[in-house]
Amino acid sequence: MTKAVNTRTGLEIGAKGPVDKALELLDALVQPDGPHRLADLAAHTGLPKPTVHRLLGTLAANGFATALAGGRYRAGPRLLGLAATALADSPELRLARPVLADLRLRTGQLAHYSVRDGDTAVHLAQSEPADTYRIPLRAGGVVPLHSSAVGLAMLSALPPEEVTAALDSTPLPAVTPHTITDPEAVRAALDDVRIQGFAVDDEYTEPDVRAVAAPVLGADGLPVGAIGIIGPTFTLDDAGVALYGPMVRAAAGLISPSNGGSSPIGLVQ
Amino acid sequence: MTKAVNTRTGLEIGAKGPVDKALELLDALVQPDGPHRLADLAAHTGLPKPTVHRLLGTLAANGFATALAGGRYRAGPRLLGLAATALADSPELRLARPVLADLRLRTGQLAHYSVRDGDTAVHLAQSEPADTYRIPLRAGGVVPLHSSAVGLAMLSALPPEEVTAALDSTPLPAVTPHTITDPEAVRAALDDVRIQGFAVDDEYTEPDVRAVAAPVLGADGLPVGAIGIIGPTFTLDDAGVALYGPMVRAAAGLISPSNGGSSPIGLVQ
DNA sequence: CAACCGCGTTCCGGTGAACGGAACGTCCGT
DNA sequence: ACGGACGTTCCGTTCACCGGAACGCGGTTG
Repeated sequence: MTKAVNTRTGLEIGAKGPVDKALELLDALVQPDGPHRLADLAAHTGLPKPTVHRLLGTLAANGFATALAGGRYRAGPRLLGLAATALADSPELRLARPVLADLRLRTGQLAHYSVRDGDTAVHLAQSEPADTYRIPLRAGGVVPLHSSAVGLAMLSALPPEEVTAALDSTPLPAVTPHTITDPEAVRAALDDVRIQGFAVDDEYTEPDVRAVAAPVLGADGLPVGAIGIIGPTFTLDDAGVALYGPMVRAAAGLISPSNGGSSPIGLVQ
Repeated sequence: MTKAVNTRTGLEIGAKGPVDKALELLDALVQPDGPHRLADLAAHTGLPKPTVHRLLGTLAANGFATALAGGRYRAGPRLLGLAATALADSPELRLARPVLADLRLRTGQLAHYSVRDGDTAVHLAQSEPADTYRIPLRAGGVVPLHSSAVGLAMLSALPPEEVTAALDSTPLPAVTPHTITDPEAVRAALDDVRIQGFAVDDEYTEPDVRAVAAPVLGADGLPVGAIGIIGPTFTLDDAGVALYGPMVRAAAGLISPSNGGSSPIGLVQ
């Protein structure tokens, strides 16, 4: 049933070379739900079983995968180390973390930072309030650009042709009854975002959950990501949105002119 | 001058297939010091320039690398998302984080968790005290097994043949004047570790810095990682080691019987 | 101003490694 | 005892990786 399609990203076909397949497999390896079995990985990536087996051998030889007893596989130590390095050294993330903590304290909401990956937004970091009213936000998780506050925030700072590409590629699936699915309605919403400086997700993604986000801009004026807050509608009501919106916008501004050429900040060693 | 050798892990030659090269390149991509230039990546991985160029194209097509203006490259959004997922969903890390925070509070020292990657230890997570007396510990960083507390802790729980393999593969480089370089001396130290239940790094890695660590054991009794604390000698003196050692050992015990087959804990969704 | 150097990039024909259908051994559940 | 699902091995085909050589460009030097 499954074709040569990435179940998570939904990319049509693309992958041809061995490297593409290996990357696809890496992606499948780190997905939630513990150690994976070879058959699951094969189904998830759409690759033939022997191919997956051979690739896992290569990954394991390099420490990117670990074979457990009983034919289970999990992410290897070198992959975890690489992951830790990537997240620790990313310049924006380094700047974003304290800002996220501050934003969380000032709003009492879950604050998070996301970047764009094609026509989806990927959550990279978050700062959760202690009394967390179970907001589902998984690190590494993805949401469509058109149905999330961070997505709309990034779209609002993208040139029109990129917006068109993002809105016309996917059929704008409706995640909840509130999700905007009409491209024109999205474009209208983007105008509001540009005027106010922040985007609002009013139960587009999850019932009874609202979000507010603002774009983080690079030196070239293009969005590199977005910072936002997420909370239940009874906490993040209209007054809350009006109050916290500017705070989110200001937080995004704090990390914005930060990625241009090289990082001027002295490294810790 | 650089041969086909990974500068970071020092693996002799290994890499042959395209997948191996791509993984090597991924590793180089996430190394510190901001966006990398093609020539640097080529020198770092020992791969020919055109090969690096082509591989970067493949990585970029999959969102694992991003090409910046001026021929610079950095880790792509999908790689960062993958990294966030891997670290968030790792069962041991999920267990380790609260334990690290508790250990830091009770000892006042930098607490960290590391896993073994061949004959090195990789730092994955840490919890820093507020008044951090600049301890250099980079997430994703690696240290030799024989000259670190976490390394000795893991070695102490490994079967003899694995210890032999680890100690005889590298020439046991001396990082500081205090580093133990004699394999027999290491083995003797391991006996102490097994008796006490924790390992001590007395300026083996860094002058004026001590560390204490204990192995985290899997269901099969083999070490999956180690938990430890690091601090300056004037804080982590002999009394400190005697006092905190058992705490570290207890902390390691808290996460130990946790990885066997499947994770019995219900996932958050 | 010209010569030079280092860089990123493109080209292209040989070749070796990836490929995956088919088949096998094993371990379950029935 | 049987059936099914899974991990694993085999092997001949083929295709995409490979990388030396060459190019265009920008910066620097003499």
